[in-house]
Amino acid sequence: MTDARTPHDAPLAPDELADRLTQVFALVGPLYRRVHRKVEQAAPLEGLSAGVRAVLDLLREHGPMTVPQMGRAQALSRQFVQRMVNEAAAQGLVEAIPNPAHQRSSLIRLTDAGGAAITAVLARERALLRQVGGDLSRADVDACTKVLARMLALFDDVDVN
Amino acid sequence: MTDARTPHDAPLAPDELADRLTQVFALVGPLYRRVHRKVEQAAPLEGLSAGVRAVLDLLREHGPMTVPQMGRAQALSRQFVQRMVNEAAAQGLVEAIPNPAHQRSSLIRLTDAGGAAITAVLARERALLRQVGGDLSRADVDACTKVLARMLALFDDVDVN
DNA sequence: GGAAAAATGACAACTTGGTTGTCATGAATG
DNA sequence: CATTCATGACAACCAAGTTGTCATTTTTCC
Repeated sequence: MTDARTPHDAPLAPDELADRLTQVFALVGPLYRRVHRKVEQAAPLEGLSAGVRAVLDLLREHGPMTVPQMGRAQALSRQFVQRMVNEAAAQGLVEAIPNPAHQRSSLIRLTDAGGAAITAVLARERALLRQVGGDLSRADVDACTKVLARMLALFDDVDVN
Repeated sequence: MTDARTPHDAPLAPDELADRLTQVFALVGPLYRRVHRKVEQAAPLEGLSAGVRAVLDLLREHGPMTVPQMGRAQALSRQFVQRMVNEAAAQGLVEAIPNPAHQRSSLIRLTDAGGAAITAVLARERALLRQVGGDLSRADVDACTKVLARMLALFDDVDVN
């Protein structure tokens, strides 16, 4: 994170912080919806729904996992993840391999096709994001990540199912 | 925004920027979903759906507007906004007043009840956000806002309908 | 001023992300 | 061993949001 400290780096008082974070969240909503829509519009091209995309992305970072593990990792219901995994499997993007640690719950792994697909999607997204020009510095982005992570942590305890 | 410049404030190269923004977006998704769920769980208490909440919030900041204006402001389909407005009107949170500039498309305005409702909701949300403790500085939050706004601008051209 | 084009309201069908419920079975735990 | 917990499979359901269509009103433009 940022360890070189900036001038107005004094931690904010909770009240003002809450105020500012409300503003941040007012941005998150529209951003999420717009990107979601844009991704959906492009989905037919790739053949990936947002859910499948998320599964592939997870497997790409974390390596093979079981369905319930993925659900917990993303705070999604296990049933939903299962559906997405089934869908991905039907498209040959993902496959089940025996789980040494559990006979019944097999590990899900990216196939070559799946790896290629998620790589392609990420590349397209990166290309889009490269158009966010301007004067954003590393410090800006780091701070953004930090703030969002902090907010996310607040909602960690929301248990699903 | 930040005008006092920090050490590592050099604008990032587009490639690295895209990389970092991908990470940012990986946070936005889960955050949005989690908050959405949490808000939904609390919704019965307030009787406000997320859509109605968004409409009230918009009217609170911008004052009376027509339905299509709201749709454009949030990049939502006019039909969807209309549905939310109807729902809000049915709950007495919102009312139509004559539009001097347009005979057919009336202005939508918060009622007293609507104002009270959105104020209460915002207060509750602020109370939650006040728990995001830690060392977040004004600079951090400003940077976050800046980054998100920049990303949002990229998707402004996504036309709806 | 009048004709064509765009904007609006109303209503309906549909898609998708996501949850909840249930049941049978296999795994962990006392 | 008995019980409890985790998993897969399947289904019903909900909410957010879009798309389509039609009639009417407004705007634009010749």
